Amino acid sequence: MSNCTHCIMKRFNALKTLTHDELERFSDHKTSLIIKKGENIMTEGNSINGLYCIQDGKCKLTKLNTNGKEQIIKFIKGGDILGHRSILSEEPVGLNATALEDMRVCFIPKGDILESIKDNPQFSLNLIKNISLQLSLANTAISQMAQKPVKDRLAETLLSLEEIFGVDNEDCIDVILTREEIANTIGTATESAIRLLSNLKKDHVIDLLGKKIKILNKNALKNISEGY
Amino acid sequence: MSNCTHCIMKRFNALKTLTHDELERFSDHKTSLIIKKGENIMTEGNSINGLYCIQDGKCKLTKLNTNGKEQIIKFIKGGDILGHRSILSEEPVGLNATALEDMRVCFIPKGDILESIKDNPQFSLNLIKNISLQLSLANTAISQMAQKPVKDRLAETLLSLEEIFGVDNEDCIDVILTREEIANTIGTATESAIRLLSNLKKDHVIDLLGKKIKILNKNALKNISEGY
DNA sequence: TCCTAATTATGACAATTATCATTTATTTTT
DNA sequence: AAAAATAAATGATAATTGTCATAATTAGGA
Repeated sequence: MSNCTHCIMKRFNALKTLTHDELERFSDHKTSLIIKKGENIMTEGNSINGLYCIQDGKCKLTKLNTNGKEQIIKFIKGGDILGHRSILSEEPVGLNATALEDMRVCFIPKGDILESIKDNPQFSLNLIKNISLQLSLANTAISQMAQKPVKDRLAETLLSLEEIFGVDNEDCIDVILTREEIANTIGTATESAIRLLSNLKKDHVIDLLGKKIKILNKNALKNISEGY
Repeated sequence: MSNCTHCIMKRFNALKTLTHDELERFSDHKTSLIIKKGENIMTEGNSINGLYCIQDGKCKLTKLNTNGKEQIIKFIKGGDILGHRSILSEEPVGLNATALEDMRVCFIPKGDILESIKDNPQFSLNLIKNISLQLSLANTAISQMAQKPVKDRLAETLLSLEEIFGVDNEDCIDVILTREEIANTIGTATESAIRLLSNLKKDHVIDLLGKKIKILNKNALKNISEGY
């Protein structure tokens, strides 16, 4: 089994401030998991007793609305962590984390995390900063959902997906989402999302290659996202 | 000047775990402010060097959208605190806090707060819990903004306003908001908000007495907010 | 590989929501 | 108290978005 002291996670996020000893402790207690596409890492309402480090793979964080529709709140990729909010706030998980592809994930028991929080103020601070940043982004999202038309939100989402996942060797945004998932991200009907994507393609702003999306004119998208 | 050891804030929020000594320290360094209706306690993008304790009065937390429209993210009342996210994350303030009526506010310098954070893990934990709860609520708000029609969001907002501010001696929701502010809360045009309020009145779900709103049928509102 | 199921796409139409214009009511200022 | 400014209300209309139906395409399993 791999050793946390050499883990790529160390380069990212809150974990970069952990000491060698702390990482050794993590190594001793951690479990490595394979999460298959479509499976949940965490489930809304469940309690959780540890931290998940995403080694590899992508997942979506979703919320089930009272009307039964899924809302995608955030995307997660390798190097990100999951579950720290729940550990810190001592509350059940608020979102579903569903794999968009097969994932490799490490689970570190709550006890070890809490010890590091106690011993290592910088680690603890970094976790808080992470949650604060998420709150800040969430507030922006509320504002955009409330006030921007669907077209603008789609443009915004495409830019943000490229930002998060980068592009593959064909310059396509490096994540596979169904049209329904795109619709559930921007908060619209699947048909509307499809139609607006088709329009963007017709205007040569993006190209559609099956499920793959290639941004052709980033400036145009930026303008659309700002309402022009 | 009043003494923090007897302050009503002690009964609320993160501050209830502060020791007598800590409160004495706060007392020595705090400043009391009067914020007039319409004035800002904090302004988006500014940095902040302390914590605001709301003694009395109400304010709105807003965000200015790229299109120039104001989005109301949250309402704040006596007993709430402001600025702790910014202190903890060491980032500028993310939202404007604008007084909806004259307010009494105490300002406690950052240094004292940081000392208490260092000395008092429970205080620190409570601040984190507060931010976590806000994140959780924000995620719910994203989902509702994205997926619920304006009518449902209005119903939801009315219920939540009564929840937050309670009712006055005439059973009206105890906060004065303009129609525009209501519209900016639910994310719609002012005229749409006015029309939907009129409809709710016509259906005897609410009553409108000038700017005051009285909920007549809470169950009906609840049903509407859930899409029935 | 074929078959089935799911996804994507598109048209037609209905419902929702925004915008503009105008009137009425309420607040604020003089 | 009157005048001016602001806010609320309402109608008419346009734009956006959702829903339903159906066809075309793609993906996944036997």
